[in-house]
Amino acid sequence: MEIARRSLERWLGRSDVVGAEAERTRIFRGGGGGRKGFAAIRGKLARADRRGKVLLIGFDSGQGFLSHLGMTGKWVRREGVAEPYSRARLHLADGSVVHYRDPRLFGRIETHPAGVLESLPAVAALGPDPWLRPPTGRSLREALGSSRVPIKVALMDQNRLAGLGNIHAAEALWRAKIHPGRPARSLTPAEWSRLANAIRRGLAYALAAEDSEEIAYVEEPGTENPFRIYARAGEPCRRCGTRVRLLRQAGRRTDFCPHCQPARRSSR
DNA sequence: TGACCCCTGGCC
DNA sequence: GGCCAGGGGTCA
Repeated sequence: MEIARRSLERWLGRSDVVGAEAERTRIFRGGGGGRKGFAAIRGKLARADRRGKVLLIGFDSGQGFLSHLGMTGKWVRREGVAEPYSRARLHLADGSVVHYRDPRLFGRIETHPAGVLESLPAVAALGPDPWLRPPTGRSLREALGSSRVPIKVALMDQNRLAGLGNIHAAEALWRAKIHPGRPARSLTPAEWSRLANAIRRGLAYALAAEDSEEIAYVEEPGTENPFRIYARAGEPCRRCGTRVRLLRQAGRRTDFCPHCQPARRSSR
């Protein structure tokens, strides 16, 4: 999402929006001005912000929109209007077209005045963003530590901590050597501290490694799995060589190393 | 908390 | 043809 935010900031920042279109799809479900509101967008970029997985985009016209990418959403810049699964388009003064592309239609766009975006309930309810405010062991425990739910599930609860998804939650737990099924409130101060570190390092690593023009999703042709643990079940752990195992938590896969991330705290 | 739903595509 | 997939919402 941060890569998507930077892309939009770069593209819209150097060329104004002179026209817009939106297909009639469920992307525009939810509140606000809907697809008609989106199609009316014009002007110079005034803000390109992000809270967790939600992008907040505003223009000097006072118009704005919120964008959530779901699982397969993507903002891309093209020279023309031909783009598979393009659901919405911003036409820029330089002749290029910024498309919102989303095959599965799990993403969402809502149009609202630029100034009210963060007061929308869906945005206001979000927990702290670990990229904007790097977590410490203490802050993380304050955000998640009262919960009995498995730490992996707690990490993905956007109202507790906003921005980590399935991949980065699994990556952080592997880096921190914490079993994903541990109840959040059973973590020790040392573990909270390791986890905070792991989140900070994981995000920095992902952004440094993948800051390109577009988001690259794992399954795209020609891309190797760039993650340390995610989707590596059955392979040897990259740290200890133990066979990576697979759990299912809250309907999501969790890859973990049973040796590095033991279910019970070691007594050592 | 788990089951199911929303969608389409890729892989076996 | 069946199963799986980054997200989130709803229901019992």
